[in-house]
Amino acid sequence: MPYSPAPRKRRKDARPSELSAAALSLFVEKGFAATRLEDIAARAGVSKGTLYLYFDGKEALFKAVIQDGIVPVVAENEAIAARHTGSTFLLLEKLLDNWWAAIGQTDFAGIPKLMVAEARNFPEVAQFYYENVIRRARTLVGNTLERGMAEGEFRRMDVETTIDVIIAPILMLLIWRFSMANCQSSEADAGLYLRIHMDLLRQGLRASQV
Amino acid sequence: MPYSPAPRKRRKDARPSELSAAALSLFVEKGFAATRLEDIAARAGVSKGTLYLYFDGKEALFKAVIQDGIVPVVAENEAIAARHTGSTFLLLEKLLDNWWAAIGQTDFAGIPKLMVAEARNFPEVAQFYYENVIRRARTLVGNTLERGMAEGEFRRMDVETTIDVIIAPILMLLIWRFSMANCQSSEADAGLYLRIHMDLLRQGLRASQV
Amino acid sequence: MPYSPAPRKRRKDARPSELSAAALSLFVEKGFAATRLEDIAARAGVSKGTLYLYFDGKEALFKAVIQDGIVPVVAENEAIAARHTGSTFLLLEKLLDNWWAAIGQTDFAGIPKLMVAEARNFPEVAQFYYENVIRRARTLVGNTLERGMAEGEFRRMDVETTIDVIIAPILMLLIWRFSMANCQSSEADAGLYLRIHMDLLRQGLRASQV
Amino acid sequence: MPYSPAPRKRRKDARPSELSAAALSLFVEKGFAATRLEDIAARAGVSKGTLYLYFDGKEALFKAVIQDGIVPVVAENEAIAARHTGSTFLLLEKLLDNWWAAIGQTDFAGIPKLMVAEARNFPEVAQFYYENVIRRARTLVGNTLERGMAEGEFRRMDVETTIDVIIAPILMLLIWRFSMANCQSSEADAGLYLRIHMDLLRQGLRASQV
DNA sequence: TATGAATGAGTATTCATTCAT
DNA sequence: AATGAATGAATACTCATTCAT
Repeated sequence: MPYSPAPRKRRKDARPSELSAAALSLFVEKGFAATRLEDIAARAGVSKGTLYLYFDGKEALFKAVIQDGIVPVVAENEAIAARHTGSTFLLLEKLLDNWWAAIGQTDFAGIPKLMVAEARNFPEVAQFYYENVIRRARTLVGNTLERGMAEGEFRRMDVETTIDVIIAPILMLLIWRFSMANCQSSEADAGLYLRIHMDLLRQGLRASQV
Repeated sequence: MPYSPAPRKRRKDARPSELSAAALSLFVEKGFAATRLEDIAARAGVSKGTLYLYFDGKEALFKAVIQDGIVPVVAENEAIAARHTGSTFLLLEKLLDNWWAAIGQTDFAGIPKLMVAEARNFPEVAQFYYENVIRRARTLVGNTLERGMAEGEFRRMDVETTIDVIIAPILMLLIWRFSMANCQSSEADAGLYLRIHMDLLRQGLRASQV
Repeated sequence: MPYSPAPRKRRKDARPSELSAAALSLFVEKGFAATRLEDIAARAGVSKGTLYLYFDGKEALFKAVIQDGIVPVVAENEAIAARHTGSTFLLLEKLLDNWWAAIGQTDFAGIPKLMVAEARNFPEVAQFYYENVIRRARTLVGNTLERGMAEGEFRRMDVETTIDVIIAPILMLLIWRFSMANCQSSEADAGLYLRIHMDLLRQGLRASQV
Repeated sequence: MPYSPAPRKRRKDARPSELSAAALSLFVEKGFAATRLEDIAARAGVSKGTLYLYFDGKEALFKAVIQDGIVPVVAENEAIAARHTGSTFLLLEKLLDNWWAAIGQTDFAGIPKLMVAEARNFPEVAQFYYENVIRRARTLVGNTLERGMAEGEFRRMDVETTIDVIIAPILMLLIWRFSMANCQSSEADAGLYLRIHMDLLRQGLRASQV
C-alpha cells in the first residue's frame, strides 16, 4: 500500500501550521494588536480554546509565525548557493527566483511588513529575525558578491552598500504591497519590477568589458 | 518690556501640536493600537480629558499626526525646486538636505514606519498620505529628473524606475531606524549612508561624458 | 417715570430662572442622567461655569426645577378656592382651568413625568414634591368635594377614591404627552380630552335629582 | 434515577432571562442611565463579560427587557377574550385578574414606569411598545366594551373615552408604585384599589335597569 | 483532543466639577 | 459676574485566557 496516513493523524500534525498560517494572514492584514484570537480560530476553522492546545498564547503565536515562516527559505537559499556552479549572476537570479517562489508569492510575503510594524513591541522576536533572517540573507548575498568579484565577473565595489542596493528594493516591494498598495489606482506589476531590478543589477555589477 | 500674551492663551494655541507630537512619538514607538491615550496625555503633561478638548478621539489624533506632519515639508520642497537655478543634481541634493533636516532629524522621521504599519487599518488616512505625500514627492523627483535630462545633465533613463531607485533607500533608512535598528550591535551612520547614496546617484545619473 | 429697570439688572435677576427653565426642558426631554450640563448652559446661552454661580451642581438644579416649578401654582389654586363663592363644580372647573393655563400649557407640564422617572433616585426631592404638591393638591380637591357634598350639590361618595378619579386622568394626560405621545400617528386633542373628563365628572358627581 | 441535563447546558438556556430579569429590576429601580452593567451582572450572579455573550450591549438589554416582558401577557389576554362565553363584565374581571397576576404581582409591574421614563430616549422601543402592548390592550378592551353594548349588558357610551377610564387607573397604580409610593407613610392597598375600581366600573358600565 | 461558556483586567470615552483669568 | 480650559472619576465595552465538560 503506497501511502495514505490516517486522515485524522494527518490533521493532527497539520494543525499547528494551519493555525499559524491563519494567524499570519490576519497579523499581516490588521497588525498584531488589532487581530483577535477569535478571528484566527475562525479562519482556521477551530474554536478559540483549541489555539491554546498548540500555542501558549497570542505572543507565542506571533513568535511561531515569524520563526517558522522564513527561516527555512533562508536555509534553502544557502543550500542553493552552496551547490551552485557557473555564473555568479545566475546564482543571484536563482536566489531571487527561489525567494520569490517561496516568500513573495505566498502568505509569507507579509512578514517583512509585519516585522517592521511590531519589531519594537517584540524585541526578542526582532532579534531572532535579525539574526536568523536578515543577517544570514545579507551574508549570503555578500558572499555571492565576493565570489563574483573574485572570479572577475563583477567589478570591485563596496560590499555592504551593494547588499543594500540589492535587497532594499525587494523589501520595499513587499512592504509596499502590504501597506500602501491599495491606494494606487493601477495594479503594480511585481514581476516586471523585479525584472527591471535584475537588469539594472546585471549592468551595474558586471566588470566593465573593454 | 514688550508685551506678553496671557500664558493661558499661549498654552491654548500650542496645545494641539504638543499633543500630536506626543502622540506621534508614542505611535511610532509602540504602534497605534498599543499606545494608550493616557500615556500620550502623560507625555504631553496633560490629563486624559484634555486630549478630547482638541481631538475627537484616538483616530482623529492619528489622522492629525499624519496629515499635519509631513505635508508642509513636501510643500517646502516643491518651493525649493520652483526657485532653483543651476545644476539639477545640486537641486536633488538640496531636496535631500531639506528633507533630512525637516523630517529625518525630527520626530517626523517615524511617520513612514507608522504609516506602513497602519495603512491597512486606516485606508482613508493612507489614501491621504499617498496623494499628499507620496505622489507629490514622486512627482517632484520625476520633474527634477526630466529637467536634468532635458538639459543634458542626466542621461536618458526610465523615470518611474529611477524615482524608485532614488526614494526607496531613503525610506528604508527611516523604516529601519524605527524597527530593526535596535537589533544591530553597531550604530548605523545615517549621514554616511546618505552620502554614499548620493555618490552612487551622481555617477549613475550623469550623462556619460565621452 | 413709569418703569424700565436697568436691563443689566433685570438680566441678573432673571438668570436663575432662565437657567432652571433650560434645565427643565432638557430634563423632561432626555431625563436627568442623559442631560449634560453643557447642553443646559448652551440652551440658556451661558457658559458651563456660569451654572455654578447660581446652583451648586446638577442635583441642586434638579431640586430647583421641581421645587420652584409647581408649588406656586398649588398655592394659587388654594387661594382661588379660598375666595370662591357659588357652585362647587364651577370651582372645580376654575381649578382645572388655572392649572391648565399655568402648568399644562407651559414647560412645567413635563414635571410629573420627570418626577415619576427620577423619584427613586432623588427620594428627598420626591418627598418634597409629595408633600408640597401631591398632598396639597389632593387636600384641595378633597375639601372641594366635601364642600360640594355638604351643600348638597354633589352626591355622597368615598372622597379618597374620587380624588383619584379626578386627578389620575389629568396626570396621565401629561405623562403621556411627554412619553408615548410621539408614537401615535394622530395628534391627541388635550382640550377635548379634558372637556370630556369634566363632563363625565359633572354627571358623576352631582346629587341625583329625582 | 431520571436523567438530568448537564448543568452547564441548563444554565446556558436560562441565562438570557436571568439576565434580563436582573436588568429589569435595576432599570426600574434606578432608571436606564443610572444603572451600571456591572450591577446587573452582579445581581444576576455573573461577570460583566457574560452579559455580552447574550446581549449586544446596554441598549439591547433594554430592548429585550421591554419586548420580552409584557407582550406574552397581552397575547394571553387576547386568548382569554377569544374563548370567553358568558357575562361581558365577567370577562373584564378575568382580564384584570390575569393581568394582575402576570404583571402587577411580578417584576414586570415596573415596565410602564420604565417605559414612560425612557420613551423619549428610545423612540424605537417606545414605538414597539405602543404597537404591541398599548394598542393591542386598548383594542382588546374596546372590543370587550362593544360586545357588552351589543348584548345589551352595557349602556351605550363613547368607546375610546371609556377605554381610558378603564385603563388609566391601572397604569397609574403601577407608575405610582414605582415612583412616589415610598413617600407615603401608609402602604397603599393595591387589591382594594382595584376592587373599588371594578366596582365603579360595574355600576358605570351597566345598562340602566329601570 | 476539542469546545465554548465564563471571566475580569484593560482602555477609550464622557461629563460634572473646579478654578485661573 | 462670567468664562472655558483643565481635570479625573466613572463606565461601557473588548478580548486574551481559563477550564469544566
